[in-house]
Amino acid sequence: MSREKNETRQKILDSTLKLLEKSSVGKEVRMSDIAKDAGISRQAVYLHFPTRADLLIAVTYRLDEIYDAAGRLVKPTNAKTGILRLEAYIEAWFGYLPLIYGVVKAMMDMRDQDDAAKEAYDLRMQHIRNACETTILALKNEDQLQAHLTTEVATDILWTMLSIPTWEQYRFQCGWTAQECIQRTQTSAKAVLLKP
Amino acid sequence: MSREKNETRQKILDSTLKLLEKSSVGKEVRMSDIAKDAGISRQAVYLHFPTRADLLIAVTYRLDEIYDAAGRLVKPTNAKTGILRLEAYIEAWFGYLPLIYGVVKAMMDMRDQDDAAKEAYDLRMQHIRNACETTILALKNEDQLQAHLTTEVATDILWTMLSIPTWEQYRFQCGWTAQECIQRTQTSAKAVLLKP
DNA sequence: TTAGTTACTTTACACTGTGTCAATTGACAC
DNA sequence: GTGTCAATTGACACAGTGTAAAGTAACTAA
Repeated sequence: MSREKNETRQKILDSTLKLLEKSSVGKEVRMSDIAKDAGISRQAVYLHFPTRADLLIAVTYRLDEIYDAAGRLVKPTNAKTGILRLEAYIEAWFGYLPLIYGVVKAMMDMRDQDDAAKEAYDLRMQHIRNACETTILALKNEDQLQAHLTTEVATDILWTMLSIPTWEQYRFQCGWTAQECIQRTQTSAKAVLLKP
Repeated sequence: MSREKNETRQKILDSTLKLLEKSSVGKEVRMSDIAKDAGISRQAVYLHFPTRADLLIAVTYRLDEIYDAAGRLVKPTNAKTGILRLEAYIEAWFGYLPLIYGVVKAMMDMRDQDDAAKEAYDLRMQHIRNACETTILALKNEDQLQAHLTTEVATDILWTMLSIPTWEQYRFQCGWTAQECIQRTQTSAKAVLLKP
């Protein structure tokens, strides 16, 4: 019955999620670990997900469901001014990132070995870039953007300030709190992008 | 004779360097590839370097010899003012990085699996951080630093702007040239760090 | 001349983790 | 009962790292 099939599928996804959120390094979570946690055989996992990459990708969709990514990241669109929107978006994204970090990290590690994982990761990053671009355009329209910046370059800069490795460095190398990451990035972004 | 031993050792290092500089992904370079390129057996490589991590670490030292890392990165110290020093350091580091990128990338990939590689990488990044700190202190002494920034936070920000993932994103995701990475980072750094 | 050392070779194997395959079991459905 | 479907067990291929042992060729030193 397809009902039972979906139950096991969910169990696998939930176990994967749980294990990835716990471990700092994505590679620590092996297919056998996932199977063990879900209480099924390793081979049963392959019955539902042909490869590790497929499983990881499926987990990212599950994540978005759980945390309502769409809702969170669309909210900044309502902001009255470009500057408020910039601040809101940084807060929304850097507020969401810690929740999905374990899974995203596993995807990043997988990129070099698996094209499907790379594609899935790049697609997600492209979404972020699009949001950055929209924000920059809002600033441009209000004539708030630094004169020397094209919208493209400004988008690149904001996108990189909001990239996962940047956040990782602040968070784990510099020891900033999640709140500090948000506030300081808001300040820096305004200093770089806005007219004085 | 230790003379022959050193010759082979050099051959291994040079082959590794060559292969890492060619390939975009560090993992593509296997121990057997290195041995083949050096014209020796795979086991002979292990005679000189007990593990892959040891070999990679040794290669980074070889790199510094070849490109005189010390000389390059010390030059900015001569700059007359803090601002010139900031600019000079960004130029020196982002000018050097492309030369060593292949090897550094391989080390980064290795970090998650090997503690020795992680340590070696972290040490190198710490050197960069120290240079950032000295630069920030120079700005502070000249009262050029933004009032709201402590030296520590300012150092963190500059360090992250000069991190390898940041450069990677500009270079490969955004498609900036090496020159653009330097100039735009100089501009951004000044906007974030300096008083208006 | 012979014995020892050194650098390296060849062959074989252990180990880890992914992914495949085939035969089997247990449950429920018509 | 016969079919089907989820899952199980056990075996295996494959890649890459690292270990181990026996052998070779060349040079060194009594």
